[in-house]
Amino acid sequence: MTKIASQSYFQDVCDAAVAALETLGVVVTAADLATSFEAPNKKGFGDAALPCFPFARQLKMPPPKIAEKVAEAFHAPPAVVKVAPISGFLNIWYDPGIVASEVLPSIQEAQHRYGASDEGAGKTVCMDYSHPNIAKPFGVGHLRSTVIGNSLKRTLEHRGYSTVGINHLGDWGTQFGKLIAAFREWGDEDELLREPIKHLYSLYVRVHQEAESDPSWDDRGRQEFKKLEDGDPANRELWQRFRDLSLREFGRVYQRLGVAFESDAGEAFYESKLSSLIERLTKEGHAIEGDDGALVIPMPDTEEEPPLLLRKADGATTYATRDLAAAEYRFTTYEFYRCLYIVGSAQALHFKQLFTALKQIGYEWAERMRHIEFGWVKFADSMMSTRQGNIIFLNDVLSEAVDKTRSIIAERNPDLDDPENVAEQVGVGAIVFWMVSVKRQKDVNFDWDEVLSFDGRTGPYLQYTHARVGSLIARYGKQIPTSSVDYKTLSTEEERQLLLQLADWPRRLSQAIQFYEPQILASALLDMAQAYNRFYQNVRILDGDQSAVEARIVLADSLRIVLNSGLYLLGMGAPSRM
RNA sequence: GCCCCCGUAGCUCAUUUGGAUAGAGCAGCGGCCUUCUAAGCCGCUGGUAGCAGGUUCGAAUCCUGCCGGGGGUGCCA
Repeated sequence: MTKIASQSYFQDVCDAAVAALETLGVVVTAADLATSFEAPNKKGFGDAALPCFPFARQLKMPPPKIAEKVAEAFHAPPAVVKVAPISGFLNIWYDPGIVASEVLPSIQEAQHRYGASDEGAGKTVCMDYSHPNIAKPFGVGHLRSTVIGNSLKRTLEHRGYSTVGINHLGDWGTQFGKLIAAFREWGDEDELLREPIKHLYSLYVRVHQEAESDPSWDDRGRQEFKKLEDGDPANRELWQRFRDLSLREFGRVYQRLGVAFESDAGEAFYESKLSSLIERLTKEGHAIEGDDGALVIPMPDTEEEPPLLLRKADGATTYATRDLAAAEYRFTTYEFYRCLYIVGSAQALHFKQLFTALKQIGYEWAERMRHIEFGWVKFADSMMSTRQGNIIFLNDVLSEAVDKTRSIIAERNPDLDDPENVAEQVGVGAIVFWMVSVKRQKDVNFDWDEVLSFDGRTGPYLQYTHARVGSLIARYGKQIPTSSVDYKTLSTEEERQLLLQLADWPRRLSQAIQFYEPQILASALLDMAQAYNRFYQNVRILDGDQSAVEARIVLADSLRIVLNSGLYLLGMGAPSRM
């Protein structure tokens, strides 16, 4: 079922269709029809269409006949210029002037809040995303969670929700014991301060290599981690430094991406809560001990879901335990309306178990949890590897994109003001858009040629379109007219298409939230940018008589407003020149 | 073995939660800058939607089976 934007001209159309159907003896409500109308997918079929197939059975009449009858009985409201029955559909053409006179002033008035609402007022959404591991590189894999989470966060806020961005850092675990031991053995203070993550990661890689031939490293690692857990001041301090330095470096990436968190409570944060949690669950009978000494929460359907492992046979807890503790903590702290986990599909079963366990414990809020899963970021075998392990450092990727942008600017727009800032926004924007423009369930292949492509349906295309409108409006040089604009002058096909794209934006926002899918916004913005570029190419916006120029400039400026706000919602910059 | 996800043009992806003749971009070929930024616009070429059934007035979309790819399957997260 397809919905069309709920503008008032559309309400009129629904009412008229209800009346027309009534003359045939069909009783429906305008609300029913509102969800039945579709946007025709083909040129020449108008701007909206009502499928008449569902009425065929009741009327005992072939759908094309019904469409014909409805068209005859249809009293067209002012916004409709033409109605025609086509192969079982009732097709409707709008008067662009009337649509424009409703849509464009509402954009001009709302500015960047066009499409916003207060539907989320009073509702808090917790969002667990990004969650890199301390002392390890921030890779391209983490980028997907970060970028999707950031975009959803901004979109939810646009719709009135309060959001709590939580960076659930991987800052605990036995690997820190090894890392501490490795740092004591080979660590270099200067190196640590200069390139903390590269240094720590090389130690991490080295100690694992050493451990393969010399198992004593495993024991040393265990001992150091035990000391860390027991609060040994020296180990504690070292761990804290690793964490602080890593976070500081992540911060630089986050800054480039425009990402900010309300909380960076990671795994370590929940450690102190685990023993009481386990004790309570055992006492209440939710957790039971298995034959081999492990403590689990059994699942109702063992075939479907294996039990959730709370404590291993060796007494150590698991990430499931920490996630359970984190869920409890988040609910008591934030009383969330939704708690979103933006985590890869590989962990789908884990979250299914987690949510089931919460329900079994008796938390009615378990149903407010959602796993927002996404596919893998894969790499073509060449190119991808850096010397240490198979990881691309995100900062290097971003810098590569910025370098390319810088050289394009030098070539095409050498007089541009502040080229460095523009290169940063466009380069980073290209990467962000590349990630967010594919439906999140799908795997993506990291391919330099594709990621660094700036032509066609790409981030730079959107930004370039935005910059060009901005430049056009600057050339216009006057205030955007806000009253007594004659929208009747908007009559070309290009103008109509752009107008309908703009009118559809609020609906696309709703869908993006409904499906937790930023790609919907990316796709909508590309469509409207393309509609604008055709308009720009084929219609001289600033030439001609004053009333026509005014209407066109309001149309162009409205596109600029929506594009600007849409780029923000995707997590991209919108330079005014490029 | 069992469970989940994916399979659409040479490549990368859409297809608005079942609608009309499945659309874009890239790549290829051909056009458009003395006029608002050519990171743009226009045209051409390109399809048995993995395969086979089923449900429906109507299926890329829902169901079943098979093929192919990926992931998961109590002690890594």
